[in-house]
Amino acid sequence: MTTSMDELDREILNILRRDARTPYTEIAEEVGTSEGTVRNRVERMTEDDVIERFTVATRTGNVKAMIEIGVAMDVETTQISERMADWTEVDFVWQVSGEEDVVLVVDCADTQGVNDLITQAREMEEVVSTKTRLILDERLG
Amino acid sequence: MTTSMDELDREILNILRRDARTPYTEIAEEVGTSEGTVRNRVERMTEDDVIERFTVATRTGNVKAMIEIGVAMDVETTQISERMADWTEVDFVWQVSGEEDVVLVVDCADTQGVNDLITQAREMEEVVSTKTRLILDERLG
DNA sequence: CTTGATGATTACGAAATTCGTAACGAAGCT
DNA sequence: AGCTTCGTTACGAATTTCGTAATCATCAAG
Repeated sequence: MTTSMDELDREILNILRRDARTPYTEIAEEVGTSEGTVRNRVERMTEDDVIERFTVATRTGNVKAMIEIGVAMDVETTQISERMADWTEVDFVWQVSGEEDVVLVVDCADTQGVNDLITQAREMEEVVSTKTRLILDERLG
Repeated sequence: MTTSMDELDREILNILRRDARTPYTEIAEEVGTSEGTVRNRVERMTEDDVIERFTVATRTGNVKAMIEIGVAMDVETTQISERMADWTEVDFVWQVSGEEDVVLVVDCADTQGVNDLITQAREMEEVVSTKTRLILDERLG
């Protein structure tokens, strides 16, 4: 069950992280193998959930932010997370260790949009605290 | 200059966020338009940086974490960010407002890997503090 | 009301990519 | 050697993307 990725997998993944639309043929050429092999590897990694999904990184608005949320002791954070993941403008919902329990990563049209989300979170009775950080700059690994 | 996204753009984007490999033809059918229109819209959104890039969400390791990093007052955080973005296992580097200045989102093979990154950060003389949160669960908006 | 202009949408053949599948090749084991 | 397994390669078929020209809608001006 221990799916060991080799160097080839890692190379393919790095290319896809940069541009997930790179054709298999082009990746193959770049890493020195055939289209079929790249296809097999990508399919296997997808199967193994090394690749969770193909997606787009967006900046629909001008303001990204992290909203750290503390919830009451006795609350099931999973349910809260699910509900928040349905909110528009929310990119990620993380359950985390540390002081707060849930972190939202959001992408809003403006600061007002961020504020609305914070308000929306605060209005949930399970939520006991929020702390917001604006994301001033983002770069990808 | 005011790039106003309409409802159609938003619908297309939502489909792509779920699965960026959905063919234009399929998206078109789903939102009730033609392949060409979807293509135009996606091209325009890419051009306008509403879509920053096509990418893959990965979980190469077992442990994801946020590492919050405080740097010395007089330091240029941009340079630090650039250097950290080059570290393997780092997905995002954010410059943020709030107590700490930089947040790393990382995806490591194990907790040891997370620890190594923290150590690596602490060894930079500009870094004055770190605080780590493990990401116990992630869901996408 | 007609005319023109602008911008988006549709249509459609050509090029490129993905896909299914069978053949091939390299270990590892009996 | 013979057999099995797993990954790689090969190649034609199906699908998707792409380039481009025609069509349509909106709006302002004459």
